[in-house]
Formats: sequence, C-alpha cells, structure tokens
Amino acid sequence: MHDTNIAILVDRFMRRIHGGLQTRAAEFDTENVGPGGGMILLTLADVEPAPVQRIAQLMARDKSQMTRAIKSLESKGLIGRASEASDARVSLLHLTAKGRKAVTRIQQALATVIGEILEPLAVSERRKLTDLLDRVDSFSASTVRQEAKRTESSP
Amino acid sequence: MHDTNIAILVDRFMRRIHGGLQTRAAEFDTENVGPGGGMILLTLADVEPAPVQRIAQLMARDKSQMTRAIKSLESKGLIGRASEASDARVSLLHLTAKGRKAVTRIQQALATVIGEILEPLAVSERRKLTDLLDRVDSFSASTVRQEAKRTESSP
DNA sequence: GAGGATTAGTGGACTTTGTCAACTATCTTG
DNA sequence: CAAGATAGTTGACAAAGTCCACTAATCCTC
Repeated sequence: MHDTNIAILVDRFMRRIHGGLQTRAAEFDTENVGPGGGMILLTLADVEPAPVQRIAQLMARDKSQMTRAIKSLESKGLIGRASEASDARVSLLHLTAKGRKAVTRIQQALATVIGEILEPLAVSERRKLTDLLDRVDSFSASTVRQEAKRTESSP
Repeated sequence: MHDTNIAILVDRFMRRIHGGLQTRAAEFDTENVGPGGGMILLTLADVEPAPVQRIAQLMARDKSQMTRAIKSLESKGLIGRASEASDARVSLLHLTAKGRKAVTRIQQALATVIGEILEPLAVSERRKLTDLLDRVDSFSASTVRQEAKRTESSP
C-alpha cells in the first residue's frame, strides 16, 4: 500500500461522518443548516466572538463562501453580529441562544456518529488518533489557505 | 476540546491535501483531471480491473457522479473499458498506459504533499496514523453508502 | 421458462460548495 | 495625506454532490 492512500482514507473518513450526519439530519438539524452550516456553528462555538475572516481561516474556506453561509445562519437567527469597536471593518460573530442550542444538538449527533465510526478502536487509540491529527494540524495554524500569500517561507 | 473536533481536524486535513495538490497542479496534472479525477485514477489503480460500481463504493460517491467522471477520464484516454463476459451489465474499467503514467505522477505529487503535511510527525507516528485510519476504515468495508440497504453484515 | 424483483450503468435536473476577480469601506504607515 | 493592505461583500461561474427515473441484463422463484 502506498503512502498516498492516507488521502483516500481521510477522504472516506470525512464522507462517512457526512453520511452519518445526513441520515440522522431529521433528528437534530431542526434549523436546517445542513452539514456546512453545522460545521460553522461548531467552529464558531469554539472561538466566539470571532470575525468572519477567522472562521474562514479555521475552516480553510474562501471568505466569500463564508459570507454567504453566515448570512444564511444569521437569517435563521442562529448567529448575531456586533461591530468591533477598535476596527470598523470587522464584525464580530457570536452565537445566539438559539444558535447555542443548535450547537448542542449538533455536537451530540456528531459525537454519536463519530463514536460509531471509531468503534473498532480502543479508547486509548481514539485518543491517539485525535492527538496525531491535532498535532499535524496545529503545525499548520499559520499556513492557512488565504494567508499563504506573503508567508515568507520561500528561501 | 470536544470529541467532535475530530471532524474538523479531518476536514481540515483533507482540505490541506486538496490545497497542496492544487497549488502544484500545473506540475503534475498534465491531463487536467482535477482532484476528483485524480482520486478516481488512484483508486482504480489499486483495484483494476473493476466495474464502475466498485469504484463508486470505494470512494463513497454517487454512481451517477462516477459515470460522468469516468466518461471524462475515458475521453482523455486515461481509462479504458471492457465488458465482463460473465455479466453483460458490468463494464470493467482499467487504466490505459497513459492513465498509468498519470497515476505515477499523481502519486508522486500526493506523496510530496502528504509528506509536507505530516512533517510534524515522526515516521513511526505517521505509520501509526495510517494504521489507525485504515483500521477504522476497513471495518466499514461492507457498510458503504449505497450498499447499506440490505447488507446483511454476514458473520 | 416466464414474470417479477434486482442490479449495473446512464442521463436529466437541480442544489450545494468552491473559486476567482472585483469593489467598498476602513485601517496603517511612511 | 497618499499608497497600500485588510475585512467584508458581491457577481459570475465551475465543480461536486443529490435525487430520481430509465434501460438492459441477470437473478430468482414458482
């Protein structure tokens, strides 16, 4: 097996999460935010209050896409925004009470789905997996997509 | 940190691979198959000759989507097909010589990208990561999307 | 061996995501 | 203050994914 297969494995992993969520969407996605919206809410829950830009970076998505997705969540009353006093360009996003409830539901559903997927692993192994992914990830904290323009890495 | 964060980590991992490939697409994607087409070629390389259905399952994608993607790869001369003698419904896909060369290039590029991403991990840890992902994955071999209807999970 | 259910592959129609370039309003800095 | 960078937004478009219906072949099962 080639080293490259990890790409396929990771891809499939993601797809299974996605699929699992989708099949039980009716149970928890009462606000109808879809998988994309859900991820945004979870991300925001982790770092709120945060500007649009930051969410886009954390999720490695285009900011234009983020603008639209957030507008949708806002119209559903799950996200609110306030302007940052020190910088009139940024608007700080935060979860509303309704949004927070949605996050709780999503987290539960996600935990269930992930639990199922990770079933073949022992608890210590699950921790190890998360740990490894996390270490791989945090290393790149500064190398996110849109920022990578004038990153000085080039010798 | 919630257990659910693994979803975000996995998602970001995948996005980084995708992004890395995209930035160096000009160097290796001479046939212009894109990330989607590339994954199909890699998958097929692993299991050829194989029917459309099988590739769709392995990649956890809709078969109609697969039909179209394959048609495109076929028109580029990277994939060929032959009919299975024992079952006239299936057409067995295989890589052409040109396709095989493309696979080699893609694998090299992918290995480079993944190598960069996994840089913060020691070699043994990389192996561990692949191993864990693989075990999580193979467990589900029978629970793939479209099949999951009457799969009897035979003991 | 005939009729009904299954299965492989295809196609149409549509929604969701992702990508790229432009534009406004606001900092920041020399 | 002029030049440049940055946050957010918008438009236009390309790529992926989802659903459903359809054909042709095969597999029951009676």
